[in-house]
Amino acid sequence: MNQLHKSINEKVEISEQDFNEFLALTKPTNIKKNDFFINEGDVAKYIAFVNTGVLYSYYIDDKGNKHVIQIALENYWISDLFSFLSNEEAIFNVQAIENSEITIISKQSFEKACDTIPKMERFFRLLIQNAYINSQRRISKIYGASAKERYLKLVQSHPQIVQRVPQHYIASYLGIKPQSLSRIRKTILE
Amino acid sequence: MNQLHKSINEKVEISEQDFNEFLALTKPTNIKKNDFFINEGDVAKYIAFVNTGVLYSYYIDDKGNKHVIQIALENYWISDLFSFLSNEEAIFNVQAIENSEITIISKQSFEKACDTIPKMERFFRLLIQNAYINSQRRISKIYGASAKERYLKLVQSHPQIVQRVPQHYIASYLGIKPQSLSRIRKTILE
DNA sequence: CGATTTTTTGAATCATATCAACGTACGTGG
DNA sequence: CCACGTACGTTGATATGATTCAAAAAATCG
Repeated sequence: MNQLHKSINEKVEISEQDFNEFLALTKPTNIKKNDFFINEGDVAKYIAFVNTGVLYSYYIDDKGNKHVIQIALENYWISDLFSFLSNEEAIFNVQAIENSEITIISKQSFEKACDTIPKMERFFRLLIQNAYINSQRRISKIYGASAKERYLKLVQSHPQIVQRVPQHYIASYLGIKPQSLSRIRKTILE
Repeated sequence: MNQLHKSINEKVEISEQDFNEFLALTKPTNIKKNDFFINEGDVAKYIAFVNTGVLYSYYIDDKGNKHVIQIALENYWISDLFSFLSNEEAIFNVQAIENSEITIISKQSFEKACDTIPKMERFFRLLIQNAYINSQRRISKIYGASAKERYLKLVQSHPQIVQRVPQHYIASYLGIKPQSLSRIRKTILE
């Protein structure tokens, strides 16, 4: 059972047959470090499942500042979901941090999967539900905690991210400046 | 067409018949100011659509601080979605800010609606999708902006909230202290 | 009306941002 | 494969925005 199969199976029990039917709708793809998976302004044609590597999404605000929204390690999905689902222009960029192997699904295939494989529709609904719930909980925790607490929580829950993702991306994800993260790390090491 | 019907119709075109079938699964309810719709620690048995009034959700962190998560005016849905969908204990409280008329749906009825009225399953999927997308965009905006900018954005997008919801709830929703919001408001009025 | 909650104000403090400079790591072309 | 240029991380000094503690003024509730 490959990563994707395993990952789907965690949420819904899916038969070999259903999975293979779904798999036929997907496309394995390689993406090189720093290459773009989605460009802000385009319509997001695909969502991606990360088999190996890391991708991240961010947006640029009116003042030209970059804000990291999501960091997707192995077994995570990433895209500009709003754009993908609505066919409107993406406001996020999605880019590879490492050379990565991803499995991508087009809008068309996504819809076909939802129509013809009930388990997959259920899977995607759950995926979005969970994403929403996590995001809601993330909001609630952002506010309560200091930058240091947020960083420590990230280290604890995703040690991989801290090891593999450049520090200034992590700073942006935490909502602080790289200089501040550097100082925070200093207080932790001591 | 009542509020709920109109609100559903904005996302999916629903026939009179389908809507009535759905309506039969719901229950109109009154909730008095300050009464709880959901108590932290219980399992959320219902989700609510606000016909008139205002409800809000919040959680209490480890340090005993209250954090407002959502403020639901007319035509919004509110609950502890995670708890409702998973049957685990709610971490949010949901409480009425004004005497409110709400339409509630039990887990059982929700599932029945999803099973028997395809349009309603689609509606709920879209509802959650939108909630997720908004929440993702909210995160991205939290970080970029100062407390003042966040407040101004709220005033602009939801002037009703500012008029009808006590200021210290709004402060909490914005992630700042009531004293700070008071000072921010002073700088705006001048 | 009095009691309680909410909002405002003041002064001191703290966390993070900003501006600037420097050392280090990294990858890219010769 | 090395050297160079660029990107990244660290550090210092200072500025700014928000918090904290405290208390008074204003609004709301029974």
